[in-house]
Amino acid sequence: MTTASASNAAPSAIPAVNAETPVRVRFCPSPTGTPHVGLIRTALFNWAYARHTGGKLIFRIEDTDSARDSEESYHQLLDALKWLGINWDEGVEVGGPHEPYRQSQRGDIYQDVIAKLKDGGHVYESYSTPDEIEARHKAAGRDPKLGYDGFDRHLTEEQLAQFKAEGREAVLRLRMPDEDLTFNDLVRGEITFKAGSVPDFAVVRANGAPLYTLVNPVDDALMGITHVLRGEDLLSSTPRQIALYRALYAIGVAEYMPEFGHLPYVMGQGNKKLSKRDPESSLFLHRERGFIPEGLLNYLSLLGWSLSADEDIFTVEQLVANFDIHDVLGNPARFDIKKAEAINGTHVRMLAPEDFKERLVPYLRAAGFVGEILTPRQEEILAEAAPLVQERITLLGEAPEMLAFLFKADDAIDVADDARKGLPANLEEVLDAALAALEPIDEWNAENIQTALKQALVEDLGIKPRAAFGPVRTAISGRRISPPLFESMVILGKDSSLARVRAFRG
RNA sequence: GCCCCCAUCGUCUAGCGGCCUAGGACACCGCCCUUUCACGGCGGCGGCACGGGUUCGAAUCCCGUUGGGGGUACCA
Repeated sequence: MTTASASNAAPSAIPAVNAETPVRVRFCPSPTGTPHVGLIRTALFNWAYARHTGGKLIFRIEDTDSARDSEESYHQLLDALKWLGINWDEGVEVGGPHEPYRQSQRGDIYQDVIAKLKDGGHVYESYSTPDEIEARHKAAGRDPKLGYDGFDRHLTEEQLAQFKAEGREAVLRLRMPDEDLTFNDLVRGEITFKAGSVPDFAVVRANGAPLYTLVNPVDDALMGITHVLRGEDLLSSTPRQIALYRALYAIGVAEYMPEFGHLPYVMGQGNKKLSKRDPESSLFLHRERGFIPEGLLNYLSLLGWSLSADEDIFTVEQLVANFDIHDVLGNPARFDIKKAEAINGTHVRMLAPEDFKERLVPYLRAAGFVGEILTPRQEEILAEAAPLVQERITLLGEAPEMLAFLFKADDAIDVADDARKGLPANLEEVLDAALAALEPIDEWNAENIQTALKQALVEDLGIKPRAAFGPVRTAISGRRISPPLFESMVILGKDSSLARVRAFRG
């Protein structure tokens, strides 16, 4: 256990977060591109942990790379979190005691920290170019890919003066301690990086602009973050942040060392991390297809975490009540769209009918079946038809195609090829019999329609139910498959239903 | 090259030394229900990567091998 104690040696002693420290977690994306599911899973776990522990979630924007960052992306981030119901306690939009929450607006703060770091001797000017570093490695018979070699650590005044005279500009590097660096990862347990395996790294560009390697820990320290829960891709940068944290503590910027927890990757097809180019990674694409927040959140939670041995379906409330970062698994999880859809379907069915109906509207609107405001008749159709589709769709986006025939005019029903193909030879006979059976019905309800059609087609004509109702379904909906036929005819009403059958009869 | 992470059905996982003849979910395949499609119900297929230890006993602990992933930037 000498390594563990070494990391807590006196010169670098920094208080640790303990069980009594109020939880403060953060979500700090860079606004580049459109939100992807891996990013959202990270936000979700941070949020769930904050809510579970009664702590706070800080939402900070890491826009230090002006070349890649965009305002559009920033707004998409806000849109995404709002849609999913992931709210935050401090940060952009809502403010808080550590404003501003966009790093692009915190330049002065960083310059102040950089000055202190310099004064304390924690960082030093480094003039070596990548080529020079590589050349030195080669000359010494070392692997040229070893990374920075610490050459500028102990430059003399003369050397410094000469570099400056040559007009060279220096980056600032942090002095890494020459010892093993150990931390207890919340999801993976104890992790040790061997002394000497992490080179002194750049924290400030030659032009004076701070790098992510500096501003991320600085803001975490300033904002009092207690638990850094982030993607596995940042695992190997943790020793650098621990070293920086110690320096920040020494200069009075950090109060304590946070705990770290590295969430497993969300994988795509094959063994690749789900990339932004992957359509499956796009949160908004899933929204357009008709995922509901409840379903997507449930599925995303399952990537590295589970509620119990035999329950895959749960609510956000259950997630919050039970989520603990310590229960998260370390192994990468593959994003399985089929399972995501199945879980979404279950949540769709769990929706209150009224709620479900309302959620359908934007999708019907996008398909052009209804306008900005629904007509009374459209409201009526929707109210009666919604329960018919709630049991049969997994994505809300499937509803428009399924309900299309209800919103169309009687003479605007197009007949799909596969529906036409399945029609029997005695089509006219069947339709005539159907019409004759339907016309006398006084009370136009599903039971009466069924009784009449069954008698006329199944009993009298001797056609199998399966074949008997097909022609009528096609006449009514133009489709081979549709919501339940008799209920659909009730929604359309007698006049409309008969008109469609007559029109199809020709 | 060096450093670090990961390893249970095709996929997500339960399992934290004996309750395991390894449980659930999705997918897949049957059957039932049924006016189509779904939903629902029932059943089936299918896994502890490999090799050494430790132990009376290992999917569970240790070591190694193999495989996969990430890092090694004046990106984040």
